[in-house]
Amino acid sequence: MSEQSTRTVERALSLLATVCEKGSTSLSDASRAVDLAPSTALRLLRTLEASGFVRREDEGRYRAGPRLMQLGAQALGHESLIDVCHDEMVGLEQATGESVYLSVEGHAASALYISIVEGSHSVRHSNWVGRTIPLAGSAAGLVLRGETPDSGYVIVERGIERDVTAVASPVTAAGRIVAVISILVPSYRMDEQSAQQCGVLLAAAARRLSSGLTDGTAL
Amino acid sequence: MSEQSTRTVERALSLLATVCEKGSTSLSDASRAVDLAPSTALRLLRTLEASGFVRREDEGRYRAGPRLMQLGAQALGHESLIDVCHDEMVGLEQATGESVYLSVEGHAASALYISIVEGSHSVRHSNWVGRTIPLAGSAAGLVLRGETPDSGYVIVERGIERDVTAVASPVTAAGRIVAVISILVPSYRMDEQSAQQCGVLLAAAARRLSSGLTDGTAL
DNA sequence: AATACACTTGCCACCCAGTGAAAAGCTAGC
DNA sequence: GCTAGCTTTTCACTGGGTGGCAAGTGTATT
Repeated sequence: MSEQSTRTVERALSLLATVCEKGSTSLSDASRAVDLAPSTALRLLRTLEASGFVRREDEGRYRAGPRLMQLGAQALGHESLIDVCHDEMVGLEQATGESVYLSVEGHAASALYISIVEGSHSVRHSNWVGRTIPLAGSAAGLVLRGETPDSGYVIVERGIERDVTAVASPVTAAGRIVAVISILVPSYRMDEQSAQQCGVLLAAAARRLSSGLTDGTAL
Repeated sequence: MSEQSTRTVERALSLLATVCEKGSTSLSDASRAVDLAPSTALRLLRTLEASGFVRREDEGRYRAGPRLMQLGAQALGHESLIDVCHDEMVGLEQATGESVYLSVEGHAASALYISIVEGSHSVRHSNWVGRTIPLAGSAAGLVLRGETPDSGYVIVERGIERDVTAVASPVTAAGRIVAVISILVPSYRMDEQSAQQCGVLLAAAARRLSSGLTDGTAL
């Protein structure tokens, strides 16, 4: 093996990922997506199925399985971050009416959205939970890289999406950045001044959360 | 192979599961838990780490990784059940003050809690999201097995936990049971009459959800 | 009906990838 | 310094994973 990593497991995990990302896949789709012989893909998918990581529907298509949901839910729950941050996020939503996200550093230079409090505007940014975005060019990415200015928040207009403005602040525990809270707003609704206001609110909420996490009050 | 299933992948998945379940594990703990040579466990965990399914902390301990959270969140989200059911669950919580759960059938004859709206009582049943319970002897289990009486709800006193009473109703889509909503209450607070009331409320909510899912309104 | 195409599945010989014992580092405690 | 326990590397062995092939099934096209 070239980089001391088990090929078989890598393949199985790739299959798991594609099945999840496509929502529902046939064997041949999956095998083509990861460039494997159908017979091999079948064997691996069966193994995943036997462990409950994927589930097979009546028509033979594969979907994400209950075991994956269980472990995912546990993992998200363990990061009790979601619970800890929930109230502050609700507060921000109420103050701004916009969608408030919580994200953490993901795999391979990405940010992963793990929680949302949806905004109350009818036109709003909705449901990116589970998605990843590149660190480069995103407000969350700047914050995760520790490039937050002294103001305590980052504003990015038209970063990942052309019509969205993002404001983000770091949540720290014992000095380390552990998460990002951010507000995503349709750009047309956001001018310089309201962005600053959002930033101030965000930074304040983030500071409260950070001190709670650092001294253990929140846990 | 005895049952046409790849041993290597099975082992890797077992490792992944134990890491998640223990929250944080050392290499030797994990290798002992799944009965593998440390060197083998190390290699597999590195593969999992390279794919982001586990993450290694500074001190060398393993935790659930971002990729797992991502896929888990996607899987849970795909089952947009959580979104669809959320409002009704909030309504039930407001009517009763108790914790309301949403669960689906899990792996190996179990029910998996995937969502909660926490009750407002200070003594309440809190946060079983991510846990599984056996179908046998639980209200959710009875419902998932299709053993709901004509009343439309099941009441189980002291099923899984000695001091908890559970009331559960089935959520169906196109005639098939796809989920269970349930209310879990500390038994001392629940008498026969209030349990019946809960049941009626639950059954009504479940019926509304089911019809919405069946005719596509909810999606 | 007959043909063609695509997908799923079982089979099995080949051989390389996965394995685990052993040994070497690495820390922490006595 | 010595011991105990954990992590990590190395390496020879071999059995588990692989994928080509063909049979079986399903669904468009002529």
